[in-house]
Amino acid sequence: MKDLKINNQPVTLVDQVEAKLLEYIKTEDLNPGSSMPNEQTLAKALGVARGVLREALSRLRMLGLIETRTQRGMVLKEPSILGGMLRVADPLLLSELSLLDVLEFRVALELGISSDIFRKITKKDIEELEVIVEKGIILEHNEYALASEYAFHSKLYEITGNQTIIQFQKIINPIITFVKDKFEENFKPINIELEKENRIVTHADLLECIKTGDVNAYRDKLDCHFLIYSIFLNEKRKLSKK
Amino acid sequence: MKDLKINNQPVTLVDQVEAKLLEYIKTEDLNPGSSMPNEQTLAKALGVARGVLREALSRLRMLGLIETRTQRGMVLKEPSILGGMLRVADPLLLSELSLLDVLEFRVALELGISSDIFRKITKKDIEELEVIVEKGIILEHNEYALASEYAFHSKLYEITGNQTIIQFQKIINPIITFVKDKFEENFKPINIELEKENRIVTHADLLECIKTGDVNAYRDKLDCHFLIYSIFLNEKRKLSKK
DNA sequence: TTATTCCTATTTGTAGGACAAATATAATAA
DNA sequence: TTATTATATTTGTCCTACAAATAGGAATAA
Repeated sequence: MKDLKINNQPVTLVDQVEAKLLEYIKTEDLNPGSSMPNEQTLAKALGVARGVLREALSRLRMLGLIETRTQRGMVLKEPSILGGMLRVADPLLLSELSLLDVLEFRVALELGISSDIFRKITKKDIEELEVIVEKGIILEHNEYALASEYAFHSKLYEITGNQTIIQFQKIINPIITFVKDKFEENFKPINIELEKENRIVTHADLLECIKTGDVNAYRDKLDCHFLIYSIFLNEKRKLSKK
Repeated sequence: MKDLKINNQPVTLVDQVEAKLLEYIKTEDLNPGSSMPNEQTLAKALGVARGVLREALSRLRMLGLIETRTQRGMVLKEPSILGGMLRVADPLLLSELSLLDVLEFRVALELGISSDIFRKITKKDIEELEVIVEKGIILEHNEYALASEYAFHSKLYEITGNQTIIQFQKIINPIITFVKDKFEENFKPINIELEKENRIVTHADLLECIKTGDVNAYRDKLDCHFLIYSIFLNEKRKLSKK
């Protein structure tokens, strides 16, 4: 076992069993609902103690890949592609570098769904956005109350109808909120400057583009709406290179 | 334990221990490199058998949150935000619906990083893209050989310098490749039609926009480059609604 | 015949003990 | 002081036993 290491961590029997179980599931072409052999059988087949097998199965259970039932045994499920992220997407667990990556990722994604939004939006969606914008609480310098910010932007994600994108945005929202709070003092002067230059884009501005169906104007304004993050990230990246 | 279920799955002691460990790590404000109490101590503190604790710790190990060392004990690490995705991002594990979500996610993301690319790109990057485009192998109807397709697009991701985005694209690439292969017969007629309408955008076209610095033209052309996916996804989504 | 209830067998979940394996640290020698 | 060796410590693995929770079959009632 001495020579079996990844990232200087020994590759334990549990790691190996986990990999073998994944392989088994894939090669047997098992589908959600399929049963797997019971623990005793699997442990014997893999030549490990039941405890080791259980540790590996526990991992699969966490991934959502299996459900376990007394008597029936283990049943396959489709894993959640973002299930792992859900567990670790916490500002207390991640480095600042990763948090900034996520912020940038989120900005890029929202710019990227613009075409999808315009393609898929309904009259009802627009009405809902109107309500959100009307009820939105604006603090100073185009800062929105957290709930207003979340309501508007998550509605945009919902319009895509893409469950993975929608779930992604929900998962990372605590990170976005945290970063905005932590670096409030950095964001404030940027915002004031943007305000002076008349480069503030409100939710109402964005909604106006949506209503007129001008996706290019929407993208430009959204890019501008997020300029505060781009400027902030550029500054942080510059500092971190020194 | 009868009343403690989530999604009709019993919440086991292992689930509870996992949650408590995560809570402990967060509330103790532990950082990468910090040590945790050893297994015996933790098991006693949590009032569970060592086996149960080990199952929960095994999960944390999988997430990359802890490293385990004999004598030293367990040491905290920063988890990889995409580590869980890496394990399940496999076409053999995911439903078709999820695969299509991922395809759409990827398209949106690449559209979304356009501003970042133009902001961050260097002369060297452009030269590398030129080499990639020159060496690119084009099949018929603007289909690129897999390696050429991957080389061009992954270079774009690399230009962002955002490690999370870069890793994301790598992780989902097998999915993208699988979907393109599986639905080849669907893509072909769309491609032929786009070719007739002169709506084919090549990597060389995109590179030209990059070189002239026209981000809006780039976005339009990229949207067009991905039109085949948008049309395909719309058709699949229409069918699945009936 | 069908529906409901009860019972049994089966499997997972948990506990505890033992010992091997791999360090990390302390002690000793050069 | 540095290098080597020995020891203590902790994780990794194995085993046994039994509790808990079904799942499915059998029996009974309508």
